[in-house]
Order: sequence, then C-alpha cells, then structure tokens
Amino acid sequence: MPSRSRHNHQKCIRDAVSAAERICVGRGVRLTPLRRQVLELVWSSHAPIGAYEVLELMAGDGARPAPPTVYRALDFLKTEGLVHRIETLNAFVGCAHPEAPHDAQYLICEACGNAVELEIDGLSRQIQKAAAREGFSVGGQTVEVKGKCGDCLGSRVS
Amino acid sequence: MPSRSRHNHQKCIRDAVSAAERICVGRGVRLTPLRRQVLELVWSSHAPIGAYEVLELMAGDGARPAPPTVYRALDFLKTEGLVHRIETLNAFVGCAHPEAPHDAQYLICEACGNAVELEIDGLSRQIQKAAAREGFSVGGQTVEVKGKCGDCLGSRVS
DNA sequence: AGTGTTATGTTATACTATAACAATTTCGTC
DNA sequence: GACGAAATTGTTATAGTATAACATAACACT
Repeated sequence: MPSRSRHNHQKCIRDAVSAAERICVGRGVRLTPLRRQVLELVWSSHAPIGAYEVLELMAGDGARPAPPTVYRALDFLKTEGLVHRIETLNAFVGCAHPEAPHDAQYLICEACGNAVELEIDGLSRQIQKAAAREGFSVGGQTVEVKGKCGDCLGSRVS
Repeated sequence: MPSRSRHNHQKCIRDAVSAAERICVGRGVRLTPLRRQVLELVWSSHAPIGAYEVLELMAGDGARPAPPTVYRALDFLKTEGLVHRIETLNAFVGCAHPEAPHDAQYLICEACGNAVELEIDGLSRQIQKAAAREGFSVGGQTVEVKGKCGDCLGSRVS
C-alpha cells in the first residue's frame, strides 16, 4: 500500500483516525485525545514505531509524558485492534483493517522500514490445521517476514 | 516431541550436545566449554529460556558471568543454527534440526511453556510466493503460534 | 453535588540487550 | 618453546524496552 508514488499520507492518517473514531463509538469505548494523538503518531508513517519514539514525538509539544502513559495508550489501541505490535522490532504499526480483530501477517522491508499487512490466502487456517494435527489448540499467531519491498528493490539500493 | 510420558530428557540433552559437537567440528567452529554449557542450559527444558535465566543457572556454579558473556554464547549458537530465538518471548530454545539452517515455525504452549518446532508443509514456500506477488523479496520468516498443547489440553488445566 | 469508574500522572524499578575496552586463550608459524 | 595474529572471554558501564504501584484527575450516572 505505501507505494512511493501517488500516496497522500495525510489522507492516510485522517482515514485511519476517522475509522478509529467510528469503531470506538460503535463499541462504546473512548478514543481520548491522548489515545488519538498516539494513534496519529503511530500512523505518521508505515514503518513500525517504538514506544519511546512515540514518546519523543509527544515531547515536541512540551508535554513530555512518562513511559506508562504511552504504553497504556498503545495497549488500548492494540486491544481494540487499531494497531499491531511487530514482535521482531519491538514496535507498533497502524492496523490496515481495524474493523474486525485478526492476527496479522506482515512484510517488513529492511531497507525503508515499511511494514505492509498481508492476508495470505488461507494461511491462518493452514497453520491452525497443522497445529491441530499436533493436538495443539491455537490462540494467536505471529507471522513476520523480513526482506526488501518492491520499491526498494526497484531503486537498486540493494 | 516433548510428550509427557516416555521422554528421557537427559538423553535429549546429550543428543543435542553431541549433534552440536559433530556440526561444529564439521564446520571448523569451536564449541567451547562456555558455549557448550549455555547450549546445555538452553536444552534443560523444551520451554524457551531467557538470557538472564541462563545467567542465573550459570551463577549456581559460583562463576556468575556478566550478561555479554551469555549473549555472545547465544549469538554464536544462533548463528550456527543450534538454537532459535522466540521473538514473542525474548527467549531461546534448542533447535530440533540443527544440521541445516532454516527458518523455524513454533507452537508455543501458554500453559506448560513448551515450544515445539514445526515443519508446516510448504508454508515457507507459500509465504515466499505471496510476498513475491507483492514484489517483496524474502530474507527471513518468523512464525510463532501461541495456544495450548495436547498434553495441557488433555489434562484439562484449561 | 455525590459517587463509582475509567483514564492519566508520577515515581521508581524490572527486564532485555549491547558498546567499548581489557585480559586471556588458542593456533599456526617460526 | 617463543612469537604474533586472531578469536574468545572478562569487565564496566549504559542503552533500550516495559511494568508495578500508588496518586490525581476526568467522566458518567444518579
């Protein structure tokens, strides 16, 4: 989705935030100004962002919150499925399909840092089946793929 | 593999260590006493173990190494494919198939803590193909599945 | 306005990991 | 066996990530 050309990221952020507002209203949970700001900052790019980076960005305002403030907001957003945590990076990224909760699959570019959420056809089901064959009952899945995205391959930074 | 009954774990450790010795000799790298000890400790159970836990166990000897000592040994073992890192747990576990380097897929039981390495048929290839369809070139994959293993389900601790 | 609940602020600390440099050990070569 | 280069381990300090515990403030409902 974040292809170099023709990507209006301001709109990208706006869309994500209004979707979040709709979703939160629908669920009767509160997207407070703080949580909204953290969501905007997570969406400030398509590259996963660390909790302490978010904190730095908030400090620009002069406010400078303490870590728990940011972590709590991130926890809320994660619980509501508005952001995902990228385990291999200790970082957070906006969820592309926040309407329904789901396990995400990510392609993470080691050149530009962008992470794109993927729906690999039937992969979740396949994992579930393979696990069941071992007598294992699946709770949640983490699938993170590292490499280089098309844009970075195309520009031969390799 | 770690099914409650009929699992001689001492043999399990011995086998892992002798395999490691064979592999290291074959590659001309050195499985020093320190590295060997760390490998044994990682293999002390089938549950992933944190670096600082390894450190605690080593301290039992009176030696008490500093963190870098343990991390360096773990880095070596990981580079040689003798252990894998479980990203969702910040912990390490012995590799079940250390002969050839590979990306592992893990089923991690949230009840007993055991992690079993899985080879889901064609899953790596499938991920690679799905990525390629997005123009993405895959470097490495992380697949970690949380849930409950057959043993824990069977004993209805649920 | 009063009260229970939820959210945020604040301080301290736990946990995970690495940088930088010193000392030691190993190994090949003389 | 002595030497020097390379690899390994020791040591100290610090960076980076995350949460516990308790205080205060905002909100929502009567």
